[in-house]
This record gives sequence, structure tokens and C-alpha cells, in this order.
Amino acid sequence: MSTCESRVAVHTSSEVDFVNDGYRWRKYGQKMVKGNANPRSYYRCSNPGCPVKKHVERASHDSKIVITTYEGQHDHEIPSGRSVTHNAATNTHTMDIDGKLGTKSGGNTVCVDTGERNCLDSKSRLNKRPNEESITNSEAGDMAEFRVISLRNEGPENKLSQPEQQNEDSDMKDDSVSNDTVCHSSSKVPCRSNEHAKDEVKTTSEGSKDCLNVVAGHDTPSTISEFSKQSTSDAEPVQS
DNA sequence: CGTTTTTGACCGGCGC
DNA sequence: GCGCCGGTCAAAAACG
Repeated sequence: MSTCESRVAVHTSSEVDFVNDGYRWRKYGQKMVKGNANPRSYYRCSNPGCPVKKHVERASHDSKIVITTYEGQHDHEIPSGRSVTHNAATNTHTMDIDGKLGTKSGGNTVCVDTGERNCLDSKSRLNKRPNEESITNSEAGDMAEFRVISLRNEGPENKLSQPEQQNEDSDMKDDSVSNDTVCHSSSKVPCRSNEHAKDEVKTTSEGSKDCLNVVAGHDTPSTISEFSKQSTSDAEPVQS
């Protein structure tokens, strides 16, 4: 169980602290965590039997950055009604991203998958995990672009946030992060209100990358370095 | 009326 | 062994 858990940290630049991913979530707790003035909220998938959980918190130094950590995999489809518990307020802002490439106020989302989605494949890429891909695409209803980086950790790597900034080198050398998969996808916002958002997708390749670094740089420096690397060279295969 | 949120308490793991 | 901290539970309140 523990070995096959998947953990995905999603960094979202948004003013509301909720990322609409298409699923229904039920909040079951909220806690103040050390080193962060903002509380962390704990959600659980409302679907009966679904083990997926997620934590939502804001970056301590940048309240615009929302860090959502997903745990586990949904064993069901996205609720057709798309009756998400919260509004996808982000979407509205997200659109602005289009005109704000490179600015941190965009609506970019950075996903860092630090879990073991498939214990078996250590080096397999997205094509090997249709699941993840589909999830990312459809579930990322939240905004224009989504990037998922799967860092394969064997367990001890629970702390997504490195205490200190390490060199990307060390990061890559790290045993716990032996494999990383970059999943890059652009998704259209699911909500009706988003129907206006038509072209946010187009900025995918460059805009997100740019913002990506900005956003990520604030939070998980080391991871980020990988981001830029990966996304630059490896991000595309996913989608197309 | 059913579902979700809020919030304090409780529990287990970890470091000292 | 003790204290701290993160995560979860559960009862009550709020909401649609």
C-alpha cells in the first residue's frame, strides 16, 4: 500500500486556495503547519470507497501560490455533474495568464508528482501510465496548463520541500529521486464559466514554462531546476 | 434532509 | 521518556 501510493504536489498560482480538478472533495481537517502562516486543509474524495486524499496549503512566502498535494489514485471517473465542492474561481484568474506570460500572477500550475504511481516501472514514461495522463488532462480542469513531473521516490522522500536549496545535481543524484516523468498537458477549463477561456491553451509551451520557473522557484527550488530542464527537453511527448 | 464545513481533541511518529 | 508536530476523527453547525 505505502509503496504504491502516488503523491502529487501541484503548485498553483492563484488567489483562491482551491484547485478545481473535477472531483468532489470533502474537507476533514485543517491545521496550522510549522513554517507556514497559512493553514493546511485536508480533503478526501467524496466518492464512496475512493481513497484519494489531498492537502491544500499556501506557500509561506507567497500567498498566491497554492500547493495541493494529492495522495492516491481515484478509482472512479470524474463526477459527470462536475459538482465540485468549490467554485473554480481560479479559472477566471487563470485566463489572465494568457496575457501575463512570465508574470507570477498568471494562473499556472505546476505539478510535481513525487509518488510511486507504478512501483513496477522505474523509468517508464507517461505512455506507460495512461491513468496519470488522463487524470492530468481531464482533471486539470482548473486551468490552462498543467505540468506533471513524476519523481519516483521509494518512500523516505516524504518531504516535498527540501529544507534548503540544493543543486540540481545533488537532486538528481538523490536516490529517492531517481526517476522523473514530465507530463505536460494543456487542458481546457471544465466549468461553464470557463468556456470563455478558449485560447489559454495555446500558451502552454512557453508561457507555462516561464511562469513555471517563477512559481516553482519560490517553493521547491531544487525540484524546479529539474522542471525547467525536463520541461524544456522532455515535456512534449505527453500530450501530442 | 442530506451533505459539507468547522474546529477542538486525539493519536502516532519522530527527534531530542 | 518527553514533547512536538502532522494527520485524522468526530460532533456540531451551516448550507443548498
